[in-house]
Amino acid sequence: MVLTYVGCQLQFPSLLAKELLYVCFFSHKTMDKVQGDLADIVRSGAGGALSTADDDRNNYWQIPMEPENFLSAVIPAPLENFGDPFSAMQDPLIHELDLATPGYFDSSNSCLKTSLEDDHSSMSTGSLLAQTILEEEMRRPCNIFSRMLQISPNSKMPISPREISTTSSSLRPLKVITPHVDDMNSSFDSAAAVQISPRNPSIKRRKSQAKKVVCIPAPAAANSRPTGEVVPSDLWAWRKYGQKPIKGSPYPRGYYRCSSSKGCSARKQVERSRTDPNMLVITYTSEHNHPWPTQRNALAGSTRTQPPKSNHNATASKTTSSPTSSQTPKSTNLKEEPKENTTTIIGNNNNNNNDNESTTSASVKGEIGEIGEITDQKTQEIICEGEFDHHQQSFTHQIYKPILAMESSNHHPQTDDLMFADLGELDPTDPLHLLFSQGFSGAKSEDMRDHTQNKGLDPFSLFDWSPNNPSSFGEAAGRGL
DNA sequence: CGACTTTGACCTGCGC
DNA sequence: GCGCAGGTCAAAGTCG
Repeated sequence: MVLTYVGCQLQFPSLLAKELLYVCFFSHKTMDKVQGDLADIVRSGAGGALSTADDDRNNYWQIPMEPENFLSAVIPAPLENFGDPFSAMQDPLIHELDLATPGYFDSSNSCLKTSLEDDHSSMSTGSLLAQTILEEEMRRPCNIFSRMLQISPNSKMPISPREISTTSSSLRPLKVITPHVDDMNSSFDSAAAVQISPRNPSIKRRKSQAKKVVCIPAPAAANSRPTGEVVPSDLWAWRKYGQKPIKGSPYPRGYYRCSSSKGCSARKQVERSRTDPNMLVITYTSEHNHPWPTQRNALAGSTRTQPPKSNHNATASKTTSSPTSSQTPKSTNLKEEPKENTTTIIGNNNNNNNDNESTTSASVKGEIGEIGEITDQKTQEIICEGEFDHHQQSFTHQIYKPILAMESSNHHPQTDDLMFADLGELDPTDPLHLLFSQGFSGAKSEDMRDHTQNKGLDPFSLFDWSPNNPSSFGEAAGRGL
């Protein structure tokens, strides 16, 4: 399972952000113990900026440039909010981290840094990088680190190394990699806008248009359309406007634009990795000029979430007979997104750095009633209790409790609750869900059991995304809708 | 009816 | 200037 996370820009809900956080810590500290899942651990960077060998943990980070340069290359300022629906939002779950023991994460001597430097000298560069990334992240308005620090006034990492190890065992770490430029020339042609790789001098930026590349594991077949296409989800509504076969790649590239708001220039391209068809490469271009999609907008286009019935066979056959598909036998596997719309988060026009508030309010106006209704039902917090059922991939008990207070002054319970409520709308086969599910399913250690039993609440295991769990949060949220 | 996908045609940037 | 390849447009069809 692979998740590429370029430039430390989160593209996923905060739950994932926390998993990613775990990856960051866990992978550096305990890699030796978990070569299986964690062998695929975190790698990050921009195309060509970093390269790694899967089986060479000492090359965990290979940095052909100084970290600061790396960061400036990887995370140019204009990119900061690319496609990141969370860029202006705080992590609604982050407060839960405060439940844990403080004192490990210190802004001046971060866990990430120290744990790395304590270990291998060969990691020192990576440590620097990690630290730099960390610092960079902390400057960002909404990210796993800044959010944590926002929540933790003392800038303390609330999780001890042991806890990290323990808790991490309950979460299957995500693999965060940087695809090689060689991997997807055209894909990282886009990335080249961020960092033109010297390894591929032929690649030139087509336009001086900043782009951002994110790789995610391709959703499993369960998330595929009848045509075999996979449908990764994120929090925006996307409408496909084109598809092109890409030279040198057996997989076509899909072109999507944001349909959450008219006039939004945000676009993304989705294609499969040439070398790892299980990976999807998503290239984001331009920024959203609107807040989080409204529920209705978000649902726009989601009407086909359900597998089409009879007629879709016609579509499938049509597709398979198309030139594109003839070129790429299973190229339709690439078809991705449009259905992710159901993953939308409802913004409440709060701190979403909207530059077009009028548009926003206009689009939200029609949602007021709906939002109000949703708010009532979704201002609640899910807690999973009991033993983790590895078969059901769920907790034996789940309870909901109202969220009475949020700690951060910047915290917007309504928004966040809505956000998480809407996360419940995630397609059970959503890649995020898959990530979580796999994380859960991978949680077979006693630690996990202890964690869930003793604490009753694992902030990182709150959600059962299992589609076959009738009491899952997703369904609960769905009922709220 | 509105929003979606599909897909051929067209546009544009880039290398030669 | 030409050709290639990537990116976008828009008509046609699908779907609920």
